[in-house]
Amino acid sequence: MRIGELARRAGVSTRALRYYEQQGLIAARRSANGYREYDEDDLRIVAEIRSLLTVGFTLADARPFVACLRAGHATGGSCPDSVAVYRRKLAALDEEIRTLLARRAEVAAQLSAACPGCARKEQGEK
Amino acid sequence: MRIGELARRAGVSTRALRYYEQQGLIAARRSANGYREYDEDDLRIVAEIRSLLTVGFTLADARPFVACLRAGHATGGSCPDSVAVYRRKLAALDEEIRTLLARRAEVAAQLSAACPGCARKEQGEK
DNA sequence: CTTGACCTTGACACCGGCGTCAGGGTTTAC
DNA sequence: GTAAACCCTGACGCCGGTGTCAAGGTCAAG
Repeated sequence: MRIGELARRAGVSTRALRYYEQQGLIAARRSANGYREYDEDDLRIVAEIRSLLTVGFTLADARPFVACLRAGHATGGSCPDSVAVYRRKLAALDEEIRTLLARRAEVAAQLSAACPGCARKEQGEK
Repeated sequence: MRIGELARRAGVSTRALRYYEQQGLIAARRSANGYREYDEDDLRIVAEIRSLLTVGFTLADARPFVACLRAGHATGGSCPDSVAVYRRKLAALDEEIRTLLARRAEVAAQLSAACPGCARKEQGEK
């Protein structure tokens, strides 16, 4: 299939696909007229990339997952390098969450300090 | 005082101060030679800006706080507009925290799905 | 033959808060 | 008089993942 079809099926823009290629994540064959030609494996790779991006991974993070798929594994996450990325990402997420919780507390404190009584109604969340 | 001294006392770069001015947050008088001239009020404003930035506010967010200080209030947060920003920021933080928690769960799930048993050792945090 | 839907590469724009360099002028100290 | 330490404006770079426009080539239907 060509880039437009892959884009539609994967739910991404053609621009994104060309960018992934530029970043070395997907490699398209070229037909005689220079058009990119993709197969089902490429679709799977793109799907993997998208699912990683949506949970906060970068394209660099996605590399080992793509390599893992290319190596024939059923899922991109079942290789040591991918697992390492998972772990690092979990740690980064935990750190980020801690930071945000601290900030939230700080902001709430500043609010109640600057405007005592303004902080009513601040129970329902968390 | 001139920009270098203000920068040192406030713990920011001169570049940052010029940027704040460009964004309309601080307004320096100019001495005969064109140098920026600041006073203690400016120092307080910059301190306010820094404390807001470090808890995740943007410069745009900081505007009402600066206006509040300029209006003579003791703290930048004790004006209605500032309180509104506080509230919006709290809501945004809560939303962001929810998103990150969901992502963390998602990543943990993908990890244990891709590599059953790899997710041991995942108890100590949170 | 033309229209239109597809494809190509290349490159600028965006967001935020600066860092950093270029290419100057001013003031103070020795 | 000259070095050093200030100050000025203007402008590009960064980061990540695209959106979007420019200026083309290709191919099938009518």
